[in-house]
Amino acid sequence: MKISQKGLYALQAMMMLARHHHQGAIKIREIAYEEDLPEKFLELILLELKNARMVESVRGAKGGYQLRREPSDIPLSEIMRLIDGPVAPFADAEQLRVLIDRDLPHRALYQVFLDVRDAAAKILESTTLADLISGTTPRSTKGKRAAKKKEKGSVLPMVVGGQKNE
Amino acid sequence: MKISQKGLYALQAMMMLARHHHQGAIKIREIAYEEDLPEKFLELILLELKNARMVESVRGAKGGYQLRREPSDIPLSEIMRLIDGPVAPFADAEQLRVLIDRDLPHRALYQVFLDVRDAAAKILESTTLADLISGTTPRSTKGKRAAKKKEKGSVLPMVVGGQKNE
DNA sequence: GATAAAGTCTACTAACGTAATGGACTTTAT
DNA sequence: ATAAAGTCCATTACGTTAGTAGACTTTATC
Repeated sequence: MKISQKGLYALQAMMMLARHHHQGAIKIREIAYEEDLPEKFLELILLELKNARMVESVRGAKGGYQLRREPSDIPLSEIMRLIDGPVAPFADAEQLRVLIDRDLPHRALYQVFLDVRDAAAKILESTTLADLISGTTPRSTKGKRAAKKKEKGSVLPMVVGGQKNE
Repeated sequence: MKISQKGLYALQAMMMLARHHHQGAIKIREIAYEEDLPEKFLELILLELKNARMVESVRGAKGGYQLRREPSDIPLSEIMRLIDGPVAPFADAEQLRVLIDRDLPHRALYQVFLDVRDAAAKILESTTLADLISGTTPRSTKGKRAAKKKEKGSVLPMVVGGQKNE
């Protein structure tokens, strides 16, 4: 269940639309500007989201995009599955179940994959856009480290590409 | 944390070596045959596993590979991180923590990613090769569906490639 | 010490996926 | 009519993935 750059863009765009919910159609250009996304690429993403009926578009002058449902009705899993496919480390849940039934020598391995998928799905299906735009995330207020020193405004730190270390 | 074909091969090879632990060096050809893996590709994978000191090789005639540690000391996470990188849906745990600290508008999103990674890591770090080769997986005896009809021997079912549905 | 069986290492490649970009076309408000 | 906006299709640069090929080195055995 790797999240692609495109998937991240989709999530950002949807968060932006959630923040501006009930404010009418928002132009691609505004979304791109506010979230700092490549405009032309974002266009394709919004088209996919529209075809999946998660957003609706208004064409022509004064046009733009808006959510079709309340932010609290849109789980992250839905956006991520649309853009990046199954929320699982390998195959999808049904294929994993088939493998568990049929590939006896490796069934324990596939069961682990399924357990990981279930854990991920549980989180991503229960977190909605509304959870992301309110000040704090409801699940997991754990991991709170003592207050940080204030950083200067630079939003993004260094690279994020992802080598092999963790 | 998508698992590549190569990652799956590595896990299969390690499971095979675990099954034959304390039986001396196992030839690449035997591993490839027993697990039905492409021999030349497996060779590269075993080399990586050797460089990571998870297995050791014996060169020359009567050579082969064997585990350097007990199967119960080798968590799946270690193999998967080596081949496929961080066990996280986006970036790695440390980068996610930095983003949570610094990218205020998206911190809630990155916190969700971190939660997913923690859930996956917990499972993959606590499951070892020994768990996979004993008859049953210790965690998650849940999800037990009533006894299946016996299938004929065909091990792998149809495609597994992975479209967008789940 | 010749031979054969094994691992080692480097290089290469075909196919695919990702992250875009460009441009013509359609729709709509004014 | 015009301009602003979404729509749709084609193309591309680049990197990754999943291998393959072949020469080289090491070791057991006779």
